[in-house]
This record gives sequence, structure tokens and C-alpha cells, in this order.
Amino acid sequence: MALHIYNTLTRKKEFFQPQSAGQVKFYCCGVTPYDHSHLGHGRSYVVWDTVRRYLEFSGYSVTYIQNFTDVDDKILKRADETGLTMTEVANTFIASYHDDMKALNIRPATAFPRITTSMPQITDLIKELETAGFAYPSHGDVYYHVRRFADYGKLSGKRLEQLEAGRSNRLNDDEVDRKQDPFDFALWKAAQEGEPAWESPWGPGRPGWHIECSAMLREHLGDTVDIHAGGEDLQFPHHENEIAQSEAVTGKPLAHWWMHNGFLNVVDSEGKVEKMSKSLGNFVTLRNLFQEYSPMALRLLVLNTIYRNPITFSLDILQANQNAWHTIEEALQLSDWIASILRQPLDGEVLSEEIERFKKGMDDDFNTPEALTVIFELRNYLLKEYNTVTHGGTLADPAHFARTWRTLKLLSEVLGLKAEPIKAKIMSLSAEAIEAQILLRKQARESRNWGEADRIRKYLAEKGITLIDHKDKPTTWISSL
RNA sequence: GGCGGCAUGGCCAAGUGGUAAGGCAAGGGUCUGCAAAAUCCUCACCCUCAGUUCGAGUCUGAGUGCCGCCUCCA
Repeated sequence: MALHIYNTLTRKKEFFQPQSAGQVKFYCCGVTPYDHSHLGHGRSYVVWDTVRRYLEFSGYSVTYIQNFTDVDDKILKRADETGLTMTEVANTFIASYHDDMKALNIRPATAFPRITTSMPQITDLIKELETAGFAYPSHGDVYYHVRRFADYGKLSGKRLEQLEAGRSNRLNDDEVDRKQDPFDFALWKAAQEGEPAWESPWGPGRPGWHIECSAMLREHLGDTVDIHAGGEDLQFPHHENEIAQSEAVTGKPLAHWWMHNGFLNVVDSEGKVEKMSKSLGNFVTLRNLFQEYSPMALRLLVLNTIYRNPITFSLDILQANQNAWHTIEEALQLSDWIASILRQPLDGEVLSEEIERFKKGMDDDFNTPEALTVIFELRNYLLKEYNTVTHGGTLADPAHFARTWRTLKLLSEVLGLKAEPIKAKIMSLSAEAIEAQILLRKQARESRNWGEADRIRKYLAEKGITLIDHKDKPTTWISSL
């Protein structure tokens, strides 16, 4: 089976074939940097990073562009509150975003364009739309004439006659009078008193929300991309408007595949499920979560659900995934043992049958839960065999053990699951302090002072350290943090 | 009001016609001075009703419940 990807545009899984053989142009909508990233962002970008990784694993060269919307009302509001400039606020939270994504082992985009660095491309595109008759100026604003674009609604399956403008009660009163039609949306907004503004043919102002993606995508990837991705809330109106803007000018499809990830939801105090979002105020920031949980636990949690399905987040589920992750990590961390004890090469042959099963899952619209079953099987084999040896048994086939490990390593990397180096774990106790306690306990055990030995075990357990005794080698420990 | 999605064991979650993957948790056994995420074993009338079919978690219809979008949103 070759790769099939669900296309929001056609509502079907379709055989994936990029425009140019072996090359994928991938555009992903980024964040508006006015606050720290929350779990919902984490879910979204873990998904797209995994898609990108799998495309590359499948032999494609991927150009991945992701924007920052660094000019926006919410950033301005934040700037007002903090006394910083809009640019300072944006830079702060862009840096924060990069930190969080790095923790989740999300690879940086090929480029991260920003509104502030793409202004000429944006105003040029608006000019083209005006010339083509799809945009009209009004009181210093410029609006897109939605009814002129015949295909409007093709992505979200909405038809104008079915929409009720303002149903969500969020119409901007100031704009209503300036629009020829309630469905029209702003391409350019006239400068307000005290706000940053850029010069334009329509007077000073700043871009509307949707235009930057059309402009940046075109600048970096051309008229048509292979994949355009984002959260499912962006499907309408954002992506719909991007299509209207871009296709009105180019006459070509903006994207062949539109991909949307499902939300990460939370249960509120009344037990109702709702999406995590900044505007609802129910978000947990990634950086707070990572104080107590491994970023890889969240990554595994995300991968354990098909990317289009919603996830109802809870700490219990995160803990379950953290438990599972630690066992995978333990298996991944066997590299030293394989190299020094088994004397097997860390690079080399892998298990083709397991890789085929992994691909079978991933080729079916990135079915990561299916692919993970292979990861868990490999883990089970490795830990079982390893444990046999640590309990005095012998390893039947060291070469096969190494092949299995290499396969696990390879497939984990495709999913972006990355083990910490053993010594780099963050703990309340240093490795040296733990080793000292283990030594004390060893002495206690040798003198059959079980009370003292158990006290040390308990003490370390309270610090999140679990001791494991072995028949023929010193006691080892693992951290549950 | 319109459009779309979801409903599988204690929790999470795959499975789109052939007799229920996987993870976490739990219980029991092994091992252990004790212990352990090690090891062995156990654990599903797939929301309801009615159809189609030799056969349905999977298809059709009706119903019930939940969620999302309808110009802030990943």
C-alpha cells in the first residue's frame, strides 16, 4: 500500500502524489505569538512534525513552511498590558514557542516567515486582488468580495446561503458598515490611533488575518502546495479565505491536500468536554506541564490517537502514556549495553517485516496508533530478552537483538520519539546521590539489615526513584520523573 | 437554524463485511529478604432499535447521547 492521505477538500483518503516526484511542498499555519503555547498547540505541531518525518522516511524531500502571525489585535492587547512593544511581545512568545517545540522533538520549519518581514508580498497580493476585481477599498480598509469567488465554501462544505453571518456573535461592529456584504472579510485594516502601521496604497494600516498565509505561501512555495495543514478550527474561515485570496489571483489550486488535525479537549469543572483554547481560558501551557511530565509522554499521547480524532486530555491519560514511554525509553537506552556487552554494531541491518507493518499503518493516512503497535512489540522483545540476561540467562541471538533495537530506534525516530541520554534525566537527586544511597543499601543488605534496606528503598521511591535488584549485577534504578 | 464529526473492556485506543490489535490500569502466579514498570496467566454480549447479508463493531434507516465550525482560535 502506498501512502494515502485524507483530503478535507474531497472528504476522502486519496493516493498521495506530489506535483514534483520526490518533493513535497508543505505549508502549515502557525501560531499568533501572544502567549505561551498550550497543549492544543503541542498536539497540532506534533502531528505535522510526524507527517513531515514520515514523508521524509518515505523518501520525499520536504520543504516545510510555517508562519508566525506577529501582527494581531491580541498581541497589541498584550503589549498594552505589559508595556512592551508589539514586536517585543511577539519575539518573546516566538522564542517560547521554539523552546516548547524543541522539547517535543519537533523539528524547525524550513523557514518561519512573519507578517512583519513579508509586508511587500502582502500588499502586492492585495493590489493584485483589487486589480482582478476581488477586493475593494472602504474607508481606508480593503475587503475581499466573497460573492465574486464562485468556489467560496468548497473546503468547509459551506454555502453562503446556509451561513448566518454573525451566528457566533463575533461580528466586528466597526466593520459592518464598511463592508458591501457581511460575508466580506478584511484584507487590510486602516491604522488605529496609537497602533503600529505600515504604508500602503490605501493609506497606513495593517493586514487582515488571512492574507499573510496566502502571501507567504506564494513567496516560499509558489502558487500550489502539495499539503496545506492546520487545526480543524482553521478550516473555516481561515483556510477558506486563503483559497479565495490565492486562487482568485493565480487561477490554480492553492493546495492539493488539505489536512486538519482534531482538537485536544479538556473536561471542565462541570464535567463537560470542551476544546482547549486561550479564549476559553482552560489551557495548560506546555512549559508548565513539562515541569512534571516528560514531553515525550505528551508526544506518545498524541500519537496514540489518529490525528483527525479529538483527544480528551487528562493527567491520568498523560500518566499512562508516561509509564508506557518510560518502557520504550528504557529499551532505546540499551545502546551502550548492545555496543559494549553484546559487541554488536549500532548501525546496520533492521527487521524488514516489522518496518513493513509500520509502513502499512502509516501509509493509511498516518495511522500512528497502528504503527505504535510495532514499537510496543519491539520494546516487549527487547526488555524481555534484556531481563533474561540480567537474571542470569543467555541471549539466544545477539545479532537479532541488535537488529530489533536498530528497528526500534529507526521507527521511534520516524515518530519523533527520542530518549533522553541516561545521565541527563532531571531529578530531585543527582545520580551520584542515588548511587551513594544504593551503596548504603547494599551494605545494609549484606548485613541483613532489612529494615534499613527497605527504608532506603522507600526514601528513594518518594523521590521518584525505583530500585531494581539483580542476581548478578549491582542494583539499578529508574526515574519515574 | 445550517454544515460536519464521534459513540468499542476500569481508562485510552485501532479495526469499514468473515468472527474484537495495542497501551495503561487491575487481579492471580513466578522471581525476590522485601520490591520492581522483569516474567507467566486472566479480563469485551463493540450506545439502542429495525433492516441488508450465509455472515455486521464494520453497510442501510430511525433513535439517543456527546463534540466541533458558522468570521478570536492549533
